[in-house]
Amino acid sequence: MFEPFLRRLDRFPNMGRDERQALLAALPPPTPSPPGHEIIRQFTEPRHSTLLLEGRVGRIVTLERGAQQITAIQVPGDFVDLHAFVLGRLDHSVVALGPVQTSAVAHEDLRRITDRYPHLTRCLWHLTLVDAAIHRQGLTVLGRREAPSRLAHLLCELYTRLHDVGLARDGTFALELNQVQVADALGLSAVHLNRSVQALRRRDLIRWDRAGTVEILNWDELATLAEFDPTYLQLTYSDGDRR
Amino acid sequence: MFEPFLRRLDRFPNMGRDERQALLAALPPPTPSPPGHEIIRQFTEPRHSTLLLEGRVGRIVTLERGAQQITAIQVPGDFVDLHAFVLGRLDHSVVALGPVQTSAVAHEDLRRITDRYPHLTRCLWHLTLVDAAIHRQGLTVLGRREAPSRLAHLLCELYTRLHDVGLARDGTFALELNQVQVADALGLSAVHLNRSVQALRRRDLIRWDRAGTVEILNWDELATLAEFDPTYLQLTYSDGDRR
DNA sequence: CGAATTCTTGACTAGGTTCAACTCCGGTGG
DNA sequence: CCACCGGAGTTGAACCTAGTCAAGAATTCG
Repeated sequence: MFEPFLRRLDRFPNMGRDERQALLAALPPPTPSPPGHEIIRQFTEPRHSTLLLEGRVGRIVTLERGAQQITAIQVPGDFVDLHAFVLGRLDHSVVALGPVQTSAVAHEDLRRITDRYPHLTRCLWHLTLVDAAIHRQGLTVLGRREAPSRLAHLLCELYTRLHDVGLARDGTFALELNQVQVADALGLSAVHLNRSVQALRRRDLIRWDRAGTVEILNWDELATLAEFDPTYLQLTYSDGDRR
Repeated sequence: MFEPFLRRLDRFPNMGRDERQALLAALPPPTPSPPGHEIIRQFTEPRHSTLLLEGRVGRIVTLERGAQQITAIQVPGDFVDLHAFVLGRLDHSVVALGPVQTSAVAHEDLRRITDRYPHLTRCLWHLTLVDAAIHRQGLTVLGRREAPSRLAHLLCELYTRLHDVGLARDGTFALELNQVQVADALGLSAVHLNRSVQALRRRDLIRWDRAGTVEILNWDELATLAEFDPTYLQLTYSDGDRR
């Protein structure tokens, strides 16, 4: 169940045995949470950082009038609130978007480890900065693209990220999100998102069945529509140790 | 000219004399750049990280058809590309939005300093995570707010950030951005942004003269319209210090 | 004083929201 | 076994926000 995280960790060059071991030793056994469970509540100061092992969680900001924005969708292998370790108070809540499994690392352990291993600290820092890069990409998606393109971008990104941790292949993956959740991530109404889904179906770019399995039928065309360029995901890792 | 950065640095509790000194020693003298100058080009791997001393710079993503999105507006005291130190390749370019002064720290120096001072490393990490928090806030602004509210949010945020580094007071600040730039940051057309500016003027919420001086006439109403809550900026203000 | 930016205005169009109803499907209990 | 229920997805129509195009005013700069 820790597979995805290990894969991600081992991508970093020069990852020492001892630092890797120190980090893994701080991970407690998996804890399940039901759909909708609020793993971290907005404005609190968590004492743990949560590693996602299975399922999807979202960082959610709730507005007046009940509208909400999902500012990030996390997949297995992601630290969903590592930034809270450094920042303290969280400006959003973290919610299970379906059934999930997580492992919560105590901040005091992280402090001990990062005091000892500067290189590992930069790796963790790196992970939080990839999140930031995803946010920036999201800003251009929300700011400058229309609905079908936004959806295409999300699907390309999720496929790439899931593939990276071994949870997608042959253009197919389990989305594990419903249309309302996707709409909330893309800043669209559920109705309009649905119409965008159908637009992509009609153009034979994707399949998306009721069970939530998505298949990308024509990657090139979908990526073109999305103007998707995976550079920002930093899948070829360097870690600040360039000399 | 280093004032804003010093102010920000000294906000961190437990900042040691030696670590503070080590960081300041790595800052070269100011370099001027003209408006529009591309400080970092997209997809390159910079060997320096740039501290902004005067003016405004933007992180800009250019799309096909010439549209562009400004994913971040940086003010004096901000490290505009500290993330590049950890990430390596940049997924956007960094452009002077007006005349600016900067100081570029060599990555090798940063590496030396962060190897030595774990606490300082967390402070720098912190700075990059506040950027990320601003991005998340931007996502909800672009995703779920309409134009006048977006503009109101940007003005509240910029005022708060500039005030934090001593560059705004009495509700007044130098925006140093033109309407096209603001529109590119908010995901709006220049025409529609202009209409939003006029809407806020008509409601007596702001003044915004041709020289680029903005005055917030009614903070409470503007902040309400924007649903602005400064928590995400990670500043701790004593009450009444905000205006 | 003329040229170039920046801002402003009007008219029209396109994309997206809202509301309400309806379908599809899986689960549950009589 | 089937009727019912609820959640998720789908459809249509009216409305509205924002984009586009194009032209004109205001300001700055050479």
